[in-house]
Amino acid sequence: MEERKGRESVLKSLGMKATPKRLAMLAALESARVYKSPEDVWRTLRRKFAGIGLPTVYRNLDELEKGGIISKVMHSNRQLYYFFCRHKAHHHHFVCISCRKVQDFASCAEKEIEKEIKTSIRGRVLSHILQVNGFCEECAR
Amino acid sequence: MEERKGRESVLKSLGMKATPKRLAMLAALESARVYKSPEDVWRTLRRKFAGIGLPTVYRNLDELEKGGIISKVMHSNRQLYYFFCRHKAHHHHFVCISCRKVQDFASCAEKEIEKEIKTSIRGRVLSHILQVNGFCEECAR
DNA sequence: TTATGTGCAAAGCGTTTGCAGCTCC
DNA sequence: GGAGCTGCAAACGCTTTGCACATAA
Repeated sequence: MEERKGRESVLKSLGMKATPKRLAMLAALESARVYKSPEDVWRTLRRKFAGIGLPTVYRNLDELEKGGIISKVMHSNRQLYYFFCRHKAHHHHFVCISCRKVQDFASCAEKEIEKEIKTSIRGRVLSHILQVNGFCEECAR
Repeated sequence: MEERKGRESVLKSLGMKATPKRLAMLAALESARVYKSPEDVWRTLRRKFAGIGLPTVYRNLDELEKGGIISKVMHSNRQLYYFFCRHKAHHHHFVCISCRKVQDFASCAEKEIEKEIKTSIRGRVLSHILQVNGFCEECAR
């Protein structure tokens, strides 16, 4: 299957062995349309791997995140949520505070921000984080 | 002292008693130019109130946040950080990754971002977080 | 006087770690 | 065969809660 091959090479490129659990984890994240907590992922995987442990899920999510395959956010309830990155290019997330669905958008006027930092603060910009929270189309009703 | 009166009325308006510890906490947050963790605040207050407990700091920060006097963010290290809301104008922080100094700046093109969210995602924006990281003028050398 | 605030100790609860046994390559 | 995974249980660390005593109003 094409997709499976792709996931295997993704894992290999990070120096991770392509175990069945990791492949299933990647598949679950790819098909998810919302941020998933480690426990969400664990419950999904348990349907296929009865004895899978939560620490394994945590460890693999962490490695995938460090490898740039998925991204994570820390919710204000102190829980982690992970999300599969579809875009390679620089982009940002619009997070629905009701259903937790995440949608990407590109522009954040980085040019202007960088110009202001350079002129008013005289600093050098290395990175920035932008997250917009609100209600998505469905939840806004 | 003018400022003290102001803080007292802020607390009263939230139905909170104006205890010395709370007044000192507000003063500490107002003068801070960086995000403060509960423990940061606790260490500051301990210089004046030797026996103050961490739970007291947590409780008061929480109430002030619920009252809209300060805001909080959850950092990816799973720690809370609070900062004083200068109600006047919306602004953002430029954080120097070397010396940790924080400087404010205003523009983040919120108008444009809101417009993009409205047209491409059809969502309603409630809040956003923008943090820019880099080197400040001195550390850039 | 009395509703509120505070300190202390203990509990909560996601998350992380140590380690023995198991698997992919 | 050997480096890397995984499950289990236990530890971690920030945060919250319960309760008796103290304090602002």
